[in-house]
Amino acid sequence: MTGSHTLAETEARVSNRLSHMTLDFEAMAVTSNLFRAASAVRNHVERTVLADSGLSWTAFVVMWVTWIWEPAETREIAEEASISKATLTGVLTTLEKLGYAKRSRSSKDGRLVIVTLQPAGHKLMETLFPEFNRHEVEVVAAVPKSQRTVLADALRAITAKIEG
Amino acid sequence: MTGSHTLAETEARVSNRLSHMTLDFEAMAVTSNLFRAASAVRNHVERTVLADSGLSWTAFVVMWVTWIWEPAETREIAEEASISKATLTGVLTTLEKLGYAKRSRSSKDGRLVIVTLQPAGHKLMETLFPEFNRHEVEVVAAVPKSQRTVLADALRAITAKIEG
DNA sequence: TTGAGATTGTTCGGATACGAATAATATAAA
DNA sequence: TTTATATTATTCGTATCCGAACAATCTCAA
Repeated sequence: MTGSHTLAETEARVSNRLSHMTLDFEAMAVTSNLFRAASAVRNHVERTVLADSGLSWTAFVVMWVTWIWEPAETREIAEEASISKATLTGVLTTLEKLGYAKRSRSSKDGRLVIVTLQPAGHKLMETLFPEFNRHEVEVVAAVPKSQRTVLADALRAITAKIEG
Repeated sequence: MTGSHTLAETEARVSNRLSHMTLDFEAMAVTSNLFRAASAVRNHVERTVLADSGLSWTAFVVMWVTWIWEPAETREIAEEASISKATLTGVLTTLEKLGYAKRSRSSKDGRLVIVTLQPAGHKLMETLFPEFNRHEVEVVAAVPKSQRTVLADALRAITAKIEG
């Protein structure tokens, strides 16, 4: 949320609006930066790495989870991708239309749907994922190596705190 | 992306898929945790703090930016909220429908649209934002105080690296 | 003054995104 | 066996979300 304005300027404005209240600007900064970073990474990757493949960020994540765990159950994919089952239904329809993935009923449990990748899906991921990882390396290069573990652990702690 | 599976398990699976390639698992972990954390915070806040108000996360951010900077130009709001102008058009329509915000033409430049909050919008933010900040404090409490500055700086560095 | 080029917000088309309701299937107890 | 309960993926309605195309407006050089 601190786009063209400086942090101090934003804090001064907020203080004016809520001068009678006690606010935690450190917590504000963490949340704000968390979303700006996630948004920036996502948009950048979608416009560079993923642009040619026609995959959205979410579609790529679903492809990745399926690729690693196939045959994968949809409930498992939704959990790993941090999206709802309803959203996954739509994304899988897109991926089937593109010829990258395929749905099938579980023979063990008729309620479950099993997802596997098509040959075109495997081929795509074998070139797309290394490229994706190279961009991840570039992004993380912005953080001093000595602080990367702290960063990853802090983010994991936040997720655990909420979901736990 | 590391939901029910352990990090080591995921890495082993990935290694199997790409045993012939060199991958940076540290970078993968940072990106993955970044998105899991952002998604968890967003969903949690939408289901608790924002649920009663009928605001989505994005609608709240737009309200917040407008509240701090009003009268605010739409291009400025879109930039601060990290959304496209097209998305902002839809969100503003929603906020006007709810009676929280109002659009008006700039008298200086006929291309610009100026946004201000309605009285109901001010009233909402005065109670909603402190509550929002309290949840931010709870979330950040998952990270040791000594590491919070490192976390915020690292996230800011990532955003700057991409957008710079 | 005028007209080409730039900037802005909106519209359009299509793809997420989610909660609630639903249909199909499985599981448990009676 | 039957029936109530639970679990699953899908459908539905609605709200983002974005890129591209568009119309309105501004700028500035000719």
